[in-house]
Amino acid sequence: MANCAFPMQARRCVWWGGAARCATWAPSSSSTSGTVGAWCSSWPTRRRPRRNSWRAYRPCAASLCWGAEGVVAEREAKNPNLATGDVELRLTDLKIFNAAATPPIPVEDAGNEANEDLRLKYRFLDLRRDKLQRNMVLRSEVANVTRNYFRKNDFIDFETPILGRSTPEGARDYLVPSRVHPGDFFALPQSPQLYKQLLQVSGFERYIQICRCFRDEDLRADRQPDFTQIEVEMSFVRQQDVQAMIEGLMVELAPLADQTAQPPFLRLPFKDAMEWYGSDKPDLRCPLKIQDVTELFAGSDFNLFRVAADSHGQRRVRAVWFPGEEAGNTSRKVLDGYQESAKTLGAGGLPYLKWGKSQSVSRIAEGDAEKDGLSSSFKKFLTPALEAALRDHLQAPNEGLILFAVGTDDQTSRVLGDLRVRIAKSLAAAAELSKADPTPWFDKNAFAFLWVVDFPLFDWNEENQRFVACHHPFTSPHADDMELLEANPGACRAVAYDLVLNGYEVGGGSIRIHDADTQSRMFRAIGIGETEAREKFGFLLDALSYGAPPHGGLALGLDRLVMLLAGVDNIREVIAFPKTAQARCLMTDAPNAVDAKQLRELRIQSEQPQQYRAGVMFFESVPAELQAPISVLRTLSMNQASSTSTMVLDGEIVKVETTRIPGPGFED
RNA sequence: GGGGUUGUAGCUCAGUCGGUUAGAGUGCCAGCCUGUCACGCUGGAAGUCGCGGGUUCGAGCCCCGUCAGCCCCGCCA
Repeated sequence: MANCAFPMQARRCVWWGGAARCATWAPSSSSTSGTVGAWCSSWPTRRRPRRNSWRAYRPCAASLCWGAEGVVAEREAKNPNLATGDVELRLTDLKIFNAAATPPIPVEDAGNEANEDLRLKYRFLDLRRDKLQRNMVLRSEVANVTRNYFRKNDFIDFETPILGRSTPEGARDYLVPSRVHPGDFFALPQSPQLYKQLLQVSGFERYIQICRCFRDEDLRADRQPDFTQIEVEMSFVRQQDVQAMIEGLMVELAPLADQTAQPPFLRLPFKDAMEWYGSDKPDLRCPLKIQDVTELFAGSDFNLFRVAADSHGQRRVRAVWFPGEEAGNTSRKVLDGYQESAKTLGAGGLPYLKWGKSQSVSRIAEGDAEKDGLSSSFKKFLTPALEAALRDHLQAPNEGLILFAVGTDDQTSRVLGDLRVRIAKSLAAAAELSKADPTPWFDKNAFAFLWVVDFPLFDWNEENQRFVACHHPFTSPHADDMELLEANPGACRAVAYDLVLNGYEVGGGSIRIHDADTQSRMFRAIGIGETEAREKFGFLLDALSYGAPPHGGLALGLDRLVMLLAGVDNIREVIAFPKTAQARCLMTDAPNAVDAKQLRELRIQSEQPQQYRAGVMFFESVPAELQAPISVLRTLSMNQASSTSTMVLDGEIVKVETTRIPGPGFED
């Protein structure tokens, strides 16, 4: 095979994100020899070498893992489009390490991407793709930069237990049964919160851990049941000390995404965040603010809005002003789309008012003339005075669009908070297409960091009719609000802060309670009595009574952070083996049923066998009118019987829960 | 738990008003070509239209149910 020209650059080296990999073996000198290993996925049939020496490989040529040895030489026909297009490897040896079946999903980056369920099922192949390779490397870099940063700042890296104690409050725990102590359970940590506080009591003044956390709650694009946090805790600090430390880390991380972070980041009180942006994690890439226009409708004939104005602040009318001709000409169809999404967020409708320039001739002809380009869903209540007042109040002198929401602060914030960003994004995208400057609405290239501070200490929980800790029950109340702990918990502020980046909460933390007395008051406020507190958190109260230092910290969501640095909108793209929205792993099929023996050892009884036995009883005493369904049941195939089935009985569709169980069938 | 959306060849998708034998690209297989590098040319195989019912003379298309993926609400101290 010597001197067999073998243009390696043409294949998997490229496929693999291979420019960098090729560089490791393709030196600039044209006379160096070396060995290289690589995969050849989907070895192109048309380019399959014809020489006899290659024939032997053809049965397994679909996708190969191979190694080649040869001499790097300058190519006769160079390809300027490839990083290594100037050189080729003149083979002296070629080994096929392993044949491969045709991949079920494309692993080339060019061309189509398979559906996500297939990508997840064959994650080991999906991970070969450049995009995911890059994301995984980025994630590793983020972790390394983080560890180095904190090490440089005298932090100590800890490992805290994964098998721990279930605690009340917060998310649902993942439970792990104890074999040694039948009937007792460990809980996987929702976060190592208590451990990191206890380590402060122990005198480790700077704690860092990159650790797994587990919460048994429903998933979102930015939420997995097991996820990774960068946990930080420090003694003798105020919130600005913690924030400065984290800002320093962001300064080092941002360059990984060719961005910069410029501390100090904006500090925005929670109250203002909700008032101006309708969110506790505002996306400041969009500068537009929500404004209160309730008073303008005080004497209006427009009942919907006037009622709010008469409600003494119970309900308000709030609005967002989108400036510009583009916004003013928003079509009815598009507005309907916005209204639909507003409705899914709980709005009754989406009142609007727009001043556009171009009006369609046909609509004017239909008598729907819009003089001055004015159009509104409540036009008949819109007096010239009101129009002028709105223009003045919203500082809306020219063309543009106003969207209104009416209701409680919660309702209007949710609707306008969502639309503010959504519409700004699409206006900016449209502006970009028409080569206009999109910046007034949305700067998609920005990295908009901010701190949201002064969170409330408590939230009122309707379901349980009591206050719950907004952040967690170890959060220090604001020094000025200590007496509100008992007097008016709802108004009590916390020394808690969230780090927000581009509309995502990437981190949250607080200054903790460091004395047992305040901690007890806190537990009382959320309905945890002395006895229960003693029982569940005795170790913490003990620890706090032995000279615990003032301390505080923060946890960063590593997955979200890497997601934003990678420029993707889903954390599955930055997790090697993620779960689906239904908290399932399509590759391993976890979670799965386990052996009866395993359950017995844990003294755990599965409900399914019990259901089956109930079925047997049912069969034995079956009344005549149920003979028919039973006969239908007997005809079900194994597949059909694996879940819920339907059958037609006397003209009616009947739903039947069926469970497949191992063992003898009905006939036996 | 609720709402929305998607499911057709290995993969990505099209499929009209319900009407003949369900198509395209890509991949796969075979042959030809060879300095190609998303090579090119010719031919071929490949479909439980997610699954189960129903309506109809007739269903990929309509109805009911169900499963799975995705997004959102609830939930996530």
